[in-house]
Amino acid sequence: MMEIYILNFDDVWFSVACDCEQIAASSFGSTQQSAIGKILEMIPFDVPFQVFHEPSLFARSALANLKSLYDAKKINLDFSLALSKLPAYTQKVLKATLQVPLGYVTTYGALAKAVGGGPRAVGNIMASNPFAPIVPCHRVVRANFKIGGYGLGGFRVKAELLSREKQGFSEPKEIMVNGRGLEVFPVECVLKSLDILF
DNA sequence: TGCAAACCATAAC
DNA sequence: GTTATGGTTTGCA
Repeated sequence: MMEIYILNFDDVWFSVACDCEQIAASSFGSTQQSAIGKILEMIPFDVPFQVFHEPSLFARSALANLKSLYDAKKINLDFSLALSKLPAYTQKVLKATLQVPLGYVTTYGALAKAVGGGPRAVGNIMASNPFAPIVPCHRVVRANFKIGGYGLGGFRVKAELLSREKQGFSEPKEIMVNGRGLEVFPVECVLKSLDILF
């Protein structure tokens, strides 16, 4: 039985789908309806589920972490995400995306180079990212530092998330993901190229 | 700038 | 099997 929990913090609705103390999917939205709708899209039709407004202990901690992510706070990443049923390549991309630190962004192309495959394939995975915002797909942008797309609330939400993640970094750096380097850039690079500055 | 072609794993038929 | 589909990238006019 898949358990779906939904909770409101500061006018934002967060939702998680839990299966055996694992997060099967997560999402958020500005309305209760959108948060539930998004998460229902991600779970298979043949899986029975139930929606709860009183979160279990596990779910409560998961939802609190979602909220922290939304607020650009650091969290412990020892989530148990239900990755195993996803295709191997998808797992690789999601795991690599998890490594992108707060305050930095990377590009579809850079990710593709690090995990193999092509930029569009990476884009597809992001588009159907079941674990927003745990897997920080909003930190993946186009090569020219334009925002690109965002499924949840469009590019506006993505821009907002990123603007909140400013940390004052100025130099790009390289992080290690499964043995290969992945280049990441300060969020400021993206914000600079936006017309709207926050 | 703007357009066209190459790219590549998935999902849907 | 085959085709369609992108949250892309790059090159070239």
